[in-house]
Amino acid sequence: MLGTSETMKPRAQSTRRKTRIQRENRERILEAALDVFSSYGFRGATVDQIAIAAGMSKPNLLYYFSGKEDMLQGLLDRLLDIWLAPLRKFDDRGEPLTEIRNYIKRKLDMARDYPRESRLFASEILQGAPHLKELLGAEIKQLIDSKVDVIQKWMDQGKLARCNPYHLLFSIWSTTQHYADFDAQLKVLLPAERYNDSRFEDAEQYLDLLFVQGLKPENSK
Amino acid sequence: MLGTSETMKPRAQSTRRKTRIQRENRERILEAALDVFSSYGFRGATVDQIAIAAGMSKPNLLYYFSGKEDMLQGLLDRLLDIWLAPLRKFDDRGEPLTEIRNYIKRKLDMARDYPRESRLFASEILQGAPHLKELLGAEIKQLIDSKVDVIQKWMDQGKLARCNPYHLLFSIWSTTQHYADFDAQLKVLLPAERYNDSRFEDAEQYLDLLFVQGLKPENSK
DNA sequence: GATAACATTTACCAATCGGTCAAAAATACA
DNA sequence: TGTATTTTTGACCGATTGGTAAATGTTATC
Repeated sequence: MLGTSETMKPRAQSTRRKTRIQRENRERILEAALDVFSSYGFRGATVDQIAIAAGMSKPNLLYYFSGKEDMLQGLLDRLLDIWLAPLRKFDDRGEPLTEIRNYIKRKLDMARDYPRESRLFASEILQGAPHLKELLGAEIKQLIDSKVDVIQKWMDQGKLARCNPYHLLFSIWSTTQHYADFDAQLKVLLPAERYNDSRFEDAEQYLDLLFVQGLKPENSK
Repeated sequence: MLGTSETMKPRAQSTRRKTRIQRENRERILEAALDVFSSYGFRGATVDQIAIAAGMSKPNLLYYFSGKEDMLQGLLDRLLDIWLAPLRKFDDRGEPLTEIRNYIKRKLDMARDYPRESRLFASEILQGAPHLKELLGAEIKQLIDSKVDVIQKWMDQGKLARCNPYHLLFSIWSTTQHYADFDAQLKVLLPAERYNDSRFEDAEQYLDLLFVQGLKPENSK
């Protein structure tokens, strides 16, 4: 009973190397948490729900994560890189309109392949981004500002219509993420065959037209 | 104790005309509910929270509304008309690009003046629109389809670039509502003075450029 | 196969959830 | 004013919430 090592946190060890089971179960839990959080929002989700979705008991889940917040933070940290990847690829050496086109394509692919991630971000921001503000303000803000500079440079070189670069980025985010975040609406409003068979192709074709024609340099005032 | 009229629902009378106090308190409650629902989502909101926001006790609130769902449904019913007003004004007799421009302006005004309403809709749709599906499928779908026809007609007449009319509407919704729904993100990413002083003016100027230039008829393939 | 560390479960909290009830207080109306 | 109706309140309910304690079962390692 002499305090050799049992004074350490009984939770899944923070310093020591992680077990195979720990890696696997943390992964299963995060996957389940993504499902539940993106469906009901953080406050609407329950730990029991996530535990069931992960196929384990609640106390067992809480052996790996200290609580609801911990799971959300774990998710957001991991998701950030995936979610920012398309913007990171935004290259100032390319042809402006081609780069924008490619960026839209990549964002649409993200909306199609990672809709839950998109919805989780959306629901967090919708509620004031309480768990995201730090990440947004630091890492993301710098990335954005650097890309804004690139876009500004293109406009100064006459390769792109003069416009507000921030709002240009916002419009690409909103139009593309819309296909993940508002999917329930699309499903109701779009003709069934258009929704099932070609909504992402149609979206890409339309957005290509809108942005490429809309941002052509000769169109600037 | 003879059953003369006390077998009626003790809730706020459904058939009988409404009292002044009833009108006022129902209004206060819906206002508070809008605040809370739009901040935390339906499942994340609590009746106590709404009661406190409305300045009354929970049992008192439940004297006017039968429960959480009842408040949400009351809100959604009332909000629908406000929210669809800009689209209703979309006029097929006008100049296409001017109509689109005006529509964008009206939608931006909505995002600025009714951000909570926008967020409530967004959070409902994000979670699969469980309470909205009926309304979406019926009333809204018809309105959308009629406006899609108008846009199609304009394109057939060569007054508008050929593109998918559904996705055209989606892109207007997403870009404009973005300024209400993702406000927390804008606040972090936009330079402070740009956010505080001119985000909606900047948005309007940018979106005018994007849509008007992007949808000019000569630009169609 | 002993043993120490890891993993899981059962039983259980206190707090909060949506909602009810009956009685009291305020109001409207004669 | 008296009285019927409407409005408000405090006390309370069972269910669910996030989370814990302690005992039990399972693994890896020697």
